[in-house]
Amino acid sequence: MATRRTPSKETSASGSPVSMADLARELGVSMTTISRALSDHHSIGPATKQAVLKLAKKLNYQPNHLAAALRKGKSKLIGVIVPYIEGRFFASVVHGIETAASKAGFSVIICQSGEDVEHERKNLETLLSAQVAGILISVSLNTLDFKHFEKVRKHGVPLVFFDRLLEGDHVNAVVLNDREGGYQATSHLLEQGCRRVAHICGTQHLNIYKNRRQGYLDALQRYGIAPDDSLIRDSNMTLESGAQCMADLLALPNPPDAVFAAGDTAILGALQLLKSRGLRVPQDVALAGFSNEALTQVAEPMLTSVDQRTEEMGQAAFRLFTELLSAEGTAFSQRQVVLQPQLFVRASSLRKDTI
Amino acid sequence: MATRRTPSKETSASGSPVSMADLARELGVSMTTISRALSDHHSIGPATKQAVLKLAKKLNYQPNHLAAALRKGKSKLIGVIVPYIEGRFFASVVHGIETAASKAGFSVIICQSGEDVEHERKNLETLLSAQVAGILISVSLNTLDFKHFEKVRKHGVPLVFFDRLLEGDHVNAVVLNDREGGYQATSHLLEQGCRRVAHICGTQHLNIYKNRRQGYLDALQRYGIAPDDSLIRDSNMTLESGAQCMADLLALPNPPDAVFAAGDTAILGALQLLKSRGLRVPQDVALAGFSNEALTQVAEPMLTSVDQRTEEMGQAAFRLFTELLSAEGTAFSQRQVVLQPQLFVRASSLRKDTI
DNA sequence: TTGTATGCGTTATCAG
DNA sequence: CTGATAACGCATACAA
Repeated sequence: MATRRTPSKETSASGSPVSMADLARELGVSMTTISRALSDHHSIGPATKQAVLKLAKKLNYQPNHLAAALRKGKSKLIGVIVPYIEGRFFASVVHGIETAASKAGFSVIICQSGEDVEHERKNLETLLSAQVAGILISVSLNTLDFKHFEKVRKHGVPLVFFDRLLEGDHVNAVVLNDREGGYQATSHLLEQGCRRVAHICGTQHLNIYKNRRQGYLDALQRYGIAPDDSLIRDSNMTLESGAQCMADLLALPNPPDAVFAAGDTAILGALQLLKSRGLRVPQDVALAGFSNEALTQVAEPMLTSVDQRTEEMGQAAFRLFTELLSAEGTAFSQRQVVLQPQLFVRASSLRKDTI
Repeated sequence: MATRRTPSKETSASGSPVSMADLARELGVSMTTISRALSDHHSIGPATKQAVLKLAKKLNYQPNHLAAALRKGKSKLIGVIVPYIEGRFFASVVHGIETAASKAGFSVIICQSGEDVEHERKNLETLLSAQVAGILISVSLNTLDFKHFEKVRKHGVPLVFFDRLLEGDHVNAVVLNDREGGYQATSHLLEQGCRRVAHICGTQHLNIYKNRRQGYLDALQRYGIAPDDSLIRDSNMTLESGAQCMADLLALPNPPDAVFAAGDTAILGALQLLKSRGLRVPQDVALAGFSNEALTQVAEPMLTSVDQRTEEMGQAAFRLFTELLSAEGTAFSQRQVVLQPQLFVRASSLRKDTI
């Protein structure tokens, strides 16, 4: 009857993008009816609704989220930006985010900044263009200011930081209580009888490393031990750097009897160096790391480490996003969720049992 | 002049979704001109083009990909489905995919099936609804048939499998030459003087485990050794399972002098069991695994393993997708890309040097 | 309960 | 080289 240019191709052979209009025409009803039936609207006859659903199945109708998002002005997409997806930490957080998002009907667009702020800026633009409903991000190492996040705010897109964020900025964020983690690890070493506890720390412009270091200092103070700057070594947290720091520490006139590193890879480097020098762990030097990576349970002795609650962090980040979404006019809100770390004590620091 | 209902809000305070229409109005030109300037069309005056670009920057115009995709019928999104994002292998492949995709202007939607075919089915529908330009997938462990992929084919969306795929099905895929990998690892053990080489293998309905096993058998044959069924153990590739298999093997009347496992975690379990029994690796039993996970370099001794070229696999998968995209009518094509594995020999199998 | 009409932001077709 | 206009698929205000 209708002389539309789509003369009802009986054979849905190749690409068959069947739309609501197709369903409407087939059933002889209006698109509105179709829309209502599919979206479970209340004003719809049960009979027609069933008919629509049945036909939709038959023609295997697939809703077009793009069109819906365009119309409604809000999509079911969220963007996640991480420095890199490899490595247990970020992969695990992304896992948490994706799992929570998926349950809530959101899809996740994943972006990697490659630890580069310029890439990060591009990622943000891409996500805004994709009309995401929100952005969850852990900033890159060389992100030093918030300029590029202004655009996100202007677009009114909820922004949630997780783990890494710039100090002094008031934003929505989910973080670990890194200070408490540093405190726990260091206190544990001190309780094991160690008195010269060294610290291998990361770049201090990042909240996480700064706080872990502060926790280290807190513990020393609590035990009445004056901090010794020669026992605090800057590191980029790689295996090599950890080994180098350990070597430097051993070369001191008064070397440490324990080391707390702000990362597991670095502490593994330290462990390897100690073993190559014939020193015993934990008897000669006790070790504790941070992140509770898989390698901590493969190393010998197994490495004591602070767990970062990665899954919970991902869940919490997504949850915070949804809260911002329903709160609406909260472009300027500053909600912070702080997760408590958990120290996993393993052989690398258990002195009392082994001496 | 124009009495549009958007009276040029001077203060772009909160949500400022500036569109092409806004730019057009501001400059007093048509939307067509704006569109052409932004998309670098040839029919456009250099002067006007500059003016448009400048204004776009000033008002920080952000293109709406959704609208463009809706109009053009093709988005710049691709979907990636993996069993889980944690673990080095999939994270690394996703890294490769995202890096390549990003360079080509595509964004990546990540989905996890959780090793469940039902979830996988939902993921596929979600991605189709999101109007992705293509889908890259590594199937879940309990995916036994291709029913749910039919829908993808009907929609004419390019589909690329990577690593895991169902045997006997002719699809576009990027895989590792697992058979060659199994052959290399086993041959290496035989060359080290081992004569009773055992194999810990995974579920045989998956191409990867089946092929690794076949490579193992190939190597035995090449060396004129008859396969011994008691030396081939089924496993779910976990740490515990690896240890259990090793224990079973040691209990044999004639235990093996080497083990090749189809996964690194399993071989680590075997290593730990051997050490707990006071046996020496590789002198008493030589070991080789598969995947070249990070743990292989943390274990002591370090574990020999087959590298899966994860980054290349990701790149190749995306590249194959783009080829399918430009080839258009290739819903039925069956392009296969096979990557060559690389054996990393480490201490766990180096007998000749250590005896 | 159902239908009609309109617009979301963009691109493509056609005419100037 | 530029402009008016129609679509893409869906949701909703409004009318029936």
